[in-house]
Amino acid sequence: MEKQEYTEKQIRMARYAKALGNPARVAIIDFLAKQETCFFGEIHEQLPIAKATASQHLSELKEAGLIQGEIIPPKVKYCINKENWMEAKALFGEFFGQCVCKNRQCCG
Amino acid sequence: MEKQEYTEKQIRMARYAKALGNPARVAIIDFLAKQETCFFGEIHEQLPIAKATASQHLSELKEAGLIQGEIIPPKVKYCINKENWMEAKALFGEFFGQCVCKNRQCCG
DNA sequence: TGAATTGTTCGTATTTTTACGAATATATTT
DNA sequence: AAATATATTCGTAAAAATACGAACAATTCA
Repeated sequence: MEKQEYTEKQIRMARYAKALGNPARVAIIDFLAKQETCFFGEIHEQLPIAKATASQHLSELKEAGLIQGEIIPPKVKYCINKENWMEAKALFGEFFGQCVCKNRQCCG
Repeated sequence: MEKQEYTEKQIRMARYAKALGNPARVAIIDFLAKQETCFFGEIHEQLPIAKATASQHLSELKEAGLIQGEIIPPKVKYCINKENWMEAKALFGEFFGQCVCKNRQCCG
């Protein structure tokens, strides 16, 4: 029997989930989601990690599409990438909405 | 200035997110969430990976608390861990609900 | 008891992640 | 032009994740 490949949704879900799979990155998003200003320095101030590490986490969030950066010399302003954020929100919403546990004895 | 440690919520979010940060594990949950029966063999059948790897992914999901296993010799029956599933659902719901993008020009 | 079925664990190899300090790049200020 | 401020990139090291086949354990079937 041929094994199923993953669906595009599963791949995209996993990609977003992976990006959120570290407390520093969750903290970054928490911060960005709530603040008006979002320069690198302010973000870094919130985190118990080195500057270089913070920058690296920001890169990963950016690459995953959850945030975006704008250079305003000599600073960099970050914010949520609204479009992808909404996609992720929808994917996770659908994902967590699909469980049929309540109808099954195994999770009772 | 003292750096903030991560909150318990951020740590738990990251933990669940990390567990979902691989397409195989998303596929496993998709399958478990929708099926009545959930023996290892059936799960493995769905996945394009070796038996040992599937078992490994199941262990990670179990350790993260998202699923649970029951031994019914010689099979093992897996299912969603309802309690933690609901916690994760709530955490992600809150997480994705907090963005104030709509009020900000940077994400406009 | 011997063979078959079902999953896990072991051993291993490769890749990725995480983290830090040092060095660098860019623009502003003096 | 030199010094300052801001953030990224580089180099590196250590840990974790991913994947596989082989070996193993537990139970059932013949």
